[in-house]
Amino acid sequence: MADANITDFGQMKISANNLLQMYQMLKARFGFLNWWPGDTPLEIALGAILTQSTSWKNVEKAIANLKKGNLLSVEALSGVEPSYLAELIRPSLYYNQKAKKIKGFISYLANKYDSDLEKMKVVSTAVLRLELLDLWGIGQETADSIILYALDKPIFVIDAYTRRILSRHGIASVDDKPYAVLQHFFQDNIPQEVELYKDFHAQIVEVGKNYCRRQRPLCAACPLKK
DNA sequence: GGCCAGGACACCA
DNA sequence: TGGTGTCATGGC
Repeated sequence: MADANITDFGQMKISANNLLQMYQMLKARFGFLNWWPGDTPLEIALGAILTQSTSWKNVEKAIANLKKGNLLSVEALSGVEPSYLAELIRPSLYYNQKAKKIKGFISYLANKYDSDLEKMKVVSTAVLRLELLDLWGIGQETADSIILYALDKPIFVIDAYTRRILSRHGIASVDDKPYAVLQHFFQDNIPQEVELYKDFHAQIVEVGKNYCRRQRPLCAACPLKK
């Protein structure tokens, strides 16, 4: 469907050539973002599951409950009842499903990597991605978030904000570009650096939260317009 | 009081 | 394979 407003937000045409310029503009506006919040790789990985279609504020409440219950370890989460886990992560929305997802991920970690996320780091990104995608409830964005932010391996995360921003700047409509196409658009045109990938995605989420929500009253102030 | 948030899956035609 | 429904809290 044609979007008559796209031109309003298309003053900066994002292309392969100026992706880095886009990043610099965002970084100039928001500064280097210390992302993703989390004290340990496990906490970051759990956050990736808990934040599925959920605001981070609600995720924080769920993680705080897990901390309070001393459940932020593979061993503890292995032994916890799914129903109790669901109760603790209740603020994060879809808590029954997410409890099942966490249990599945924890079981995978325990069985395949001896409960040690560090052991995952020596495995290739491609293999890890396939393994994670094979788990119930882990899709492309969640898998890539775990790989990038918890395992410090360079892979670019595409989320709803990325799609929306690219759409509103005239690069891709929201629905017609597969995840992999958008991911390669970034990965093929910026240096393959973990910290850059992390911060670029963080900047996109930040501009998305502040200027590029579904309802668009704030789009006119978007730093990418200038 | 309604909308929507850092998704993913099941089901159906 | 693509569209639609389901999950189901809390902040704004």
